[in-house]
Amino acid sequence: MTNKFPQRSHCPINYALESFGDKWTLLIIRDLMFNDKQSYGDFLASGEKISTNILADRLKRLEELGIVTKGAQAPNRSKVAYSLTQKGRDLLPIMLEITRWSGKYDADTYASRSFLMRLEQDRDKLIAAIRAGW
Amino acid sequence: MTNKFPQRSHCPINYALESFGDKWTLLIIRDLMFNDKQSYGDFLASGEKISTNILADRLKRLEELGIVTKGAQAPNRSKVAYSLTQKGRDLLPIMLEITRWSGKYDADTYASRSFLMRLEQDRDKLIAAIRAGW
DNA sequence: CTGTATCCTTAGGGATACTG
DNA sequence: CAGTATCCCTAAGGATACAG
Repeated sequence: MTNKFPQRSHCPINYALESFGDKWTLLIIRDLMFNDKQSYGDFLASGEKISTNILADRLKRLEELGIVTKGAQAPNRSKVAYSLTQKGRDLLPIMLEITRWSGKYDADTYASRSFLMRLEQDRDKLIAAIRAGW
Repeated sequence: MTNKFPQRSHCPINYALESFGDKWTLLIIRDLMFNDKQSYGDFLASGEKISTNILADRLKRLEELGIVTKGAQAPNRSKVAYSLTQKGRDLLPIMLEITRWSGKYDADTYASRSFLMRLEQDRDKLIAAIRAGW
């Protein structure tokens, strides 16, 4: 069978790029991981103003990659709850290092100083929790 | 003055995405950081087959962002040596976490088991070195 | 060798209307 | 509310030729 996700190379950096190397995917993961968002409407409401077609496309792709799962919605509710899989939660260390880097170099970042300090303190604890499976 | 790099938001994840959130930039950084590459031709020769216009564009952008510097080439040589700035070297922890994640989830990645084990052992040492300024 | 320039094609994505 | 569907435009990118 032909692979749905052909790779340009078998480099680990490249694998990551082909998983979430675009301008939108990581924002969805951020919302799931840090912002307690889980519904289509939640993601749409984020500050970067993702459009509906892009959001639907990325959610589908994230599901196919096994990073996100579409939660079993309650029968009579039209709310759909997305959540991170283990593979998705395992992105936490990357997200923390990114936050730390941006916090150092982006004067305008809204990761406040107190948030960054807390991040430093909780980092190992958070990562250990992730590795244990949460 | 109008900013050359308008931001969609002031989120740290978004800052990173707007710095290197595309399919090529991180490959150049990888080549500089791990593969002892430093010339235009070196980058062109990498497995993912970046094209000349894209490479030139990304190098320029990386310079503007202060992640890469164009080395002072020797007078009579046409070789140009690019290298990472401190801001660029500070991406190491992110790169290591990405490598670790891909090593866990990409069956085809060429980060061999032995490389990943070495990464685990040397990780803190490498990061400490980066923080000290190399 | 280090790029520029050009041509051309495709993919990404904004806006908005619409459907179950 | 959670998507689909369209329309349309721009940015991204491959190929290749050329220049300093």
